[in-house]
Amino acid sequence: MKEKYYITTPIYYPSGNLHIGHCYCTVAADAIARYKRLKGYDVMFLTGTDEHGQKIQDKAEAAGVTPQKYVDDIVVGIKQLWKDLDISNDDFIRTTEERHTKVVQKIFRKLYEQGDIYKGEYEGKYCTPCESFWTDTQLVDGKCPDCGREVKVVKEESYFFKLSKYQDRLIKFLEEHPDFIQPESRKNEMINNFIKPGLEDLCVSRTTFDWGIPVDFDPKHVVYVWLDALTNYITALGYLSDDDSKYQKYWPADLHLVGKEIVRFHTIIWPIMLMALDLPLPKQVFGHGWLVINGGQKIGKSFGNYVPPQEYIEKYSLDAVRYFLLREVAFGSDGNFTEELLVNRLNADLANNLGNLLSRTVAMIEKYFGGVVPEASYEGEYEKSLKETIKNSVADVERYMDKLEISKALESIWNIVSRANKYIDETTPWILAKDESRVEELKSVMYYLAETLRIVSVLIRPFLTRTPEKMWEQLGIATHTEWEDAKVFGLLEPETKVKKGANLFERVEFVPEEPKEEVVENQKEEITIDYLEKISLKVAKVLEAEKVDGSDKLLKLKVSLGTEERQIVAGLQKYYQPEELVGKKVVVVANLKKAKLKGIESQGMVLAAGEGDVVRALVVDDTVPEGANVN
RNA sequence: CGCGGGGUGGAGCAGUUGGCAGCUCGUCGGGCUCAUAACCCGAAGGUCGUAAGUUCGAGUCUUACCCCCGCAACCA
Repeated sequence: MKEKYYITTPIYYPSGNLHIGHCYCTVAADAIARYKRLKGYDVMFLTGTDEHGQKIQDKAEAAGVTPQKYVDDIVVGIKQLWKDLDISNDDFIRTTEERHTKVVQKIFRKLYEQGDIYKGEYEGKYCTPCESFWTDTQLVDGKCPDCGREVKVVKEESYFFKLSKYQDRLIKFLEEHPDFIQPESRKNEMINNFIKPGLEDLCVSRTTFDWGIPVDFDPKHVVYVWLDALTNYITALGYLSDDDSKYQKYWPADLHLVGKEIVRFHTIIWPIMLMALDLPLPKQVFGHGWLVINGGQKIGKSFGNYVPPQEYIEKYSLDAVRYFLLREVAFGSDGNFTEELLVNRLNADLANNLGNLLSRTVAMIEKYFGGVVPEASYEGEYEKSLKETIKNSVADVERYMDKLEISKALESIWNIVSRANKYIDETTPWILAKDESRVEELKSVMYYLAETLRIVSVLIRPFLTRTPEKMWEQLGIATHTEWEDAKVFGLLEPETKVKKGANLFERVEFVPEEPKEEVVENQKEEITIDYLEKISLKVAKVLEAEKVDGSDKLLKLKVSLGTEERQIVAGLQKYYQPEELVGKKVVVVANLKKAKLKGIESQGMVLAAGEGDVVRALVVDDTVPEGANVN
């Protein structure tokens, strides 16, 4: 009987298209699920969408469609995205499906009947025109953050869930299960920040909008978020349905993979709900970090940096994208996502190391042995060392995967790849090939390389979905390989016929996108005064000016800021004769990072205004002293 | 004093119980020619945010301070 493994992603909110950050989470879950399957587990991998709520209702209204139609369309896109990413989920739960809504109603009623849900009053700041509740911290100057109008204190009849009743049990559970919240740093945060100060009862129904699951015994209420969303993990298994065999088999979940911002709900509200229902609790909740841009900027449409994930796949291939997401960032902490980093990974790890290793190996076997993998009878120190590396690295991969350190698992696999590349240099097959008496050594080298590649092709299966088959094709491996095959050296049959094929990964040149000036001009984001104050603008007197050799645009200027002199290279040659500028007082950016233009250091930037052929430097009155600040 | 995360060679990051400061990329020099301008070897480059303390010894422990980022009932 196979051991079961139940893993989930969050159910995503389909108020818009998903971005690369969502892919990150789902690809990670997919890699873990694939790994467990290869290890022989009976895996249940669930993802889905959380489709109710005010925001969806608003968006649908704005689009002039029903909320159901609105989410239906987005969900089509999400499912396609998972397909494009080779996500191997076993089920996809939508909270608008009957199998979910019916059970949520049952659960709500059950909790109500047993007294864990009670009717009370929700008090909040309400903006009537916007039909929205706001918390005190969301208010701007005490007014509605959306429209700026006054808000009223409004009382709304609501149902509440008695979180407080289970507080002590929850603390006890967390203490007895130190591995429940991962990474561990989040555990203290939850306990100190949210549980210890006392849990407030949770508002679990709303009457201000109706896009939700109606409370069946009080239909003017709809079930509010978390009670609806979190239960997906059991409704998808058929809990309280006619057929709960999957529930019986897979629950409790082995791993809920979630973003760090919703760890709270999964480690406080969800366990308490399960306690109230008298159900077993999941074994682990792992809160992963976020992908950010340029050291902290979040990804999303509202941040103006949205790129449809498919664009990356089309541009760089699916396996490159999957590899990057899984390799670049330590799972659990935030990490940078930029195309440049992706290209670096693709070129260095995939093309240069792995792709090229296969390419040179197959080429040599073809050249020296007519494409037939020879038998290995010779084993010297390099062969022993290579085998040793493989053995240790495979053990590392398993160790890291068990700790969900996916990035390190991949690093360990590439450790083998690097070792094999080095092995070629150590054994210098091209020299062996010239010496008839060393043919046995050459045979072994070829076999060891091919066999190493076979093992690597197995190890990468959870992470890269397309590459293993491509490798097998070139290595002449027809049989399906399982995880355990990676642990045995020597499974590759001699006499196997290799065949050189297309490069596994093509190197790509990274071309930084040149922002189109006009577009940027008109769409610059709003900045605050603090940001503006970071820019030091000063008046500078031009002392000298000359053309830069080999450039038809640049002028080299020497300017005085009163207390110091600077050399600035400015792109003004087309618009000024050098002598025209001398003596003028211009405005410069004084704290701009130094740059080299045509090999000449530029310690600032001269401000100029213009359009088309007319460009003039910003010049101030002679009465303003050199070095004066421009505000 | 709301809570949390972080500040380590040019960039991005590791640094477990305090014991010679590492990895990847980039740069420079060399090697090799089987291979995808690839691969292999070597070098340069860090007073580990600042200040004080504990210690034979601190990136690691303590305290204070500075700076960046995130969260604060629905953005993975």
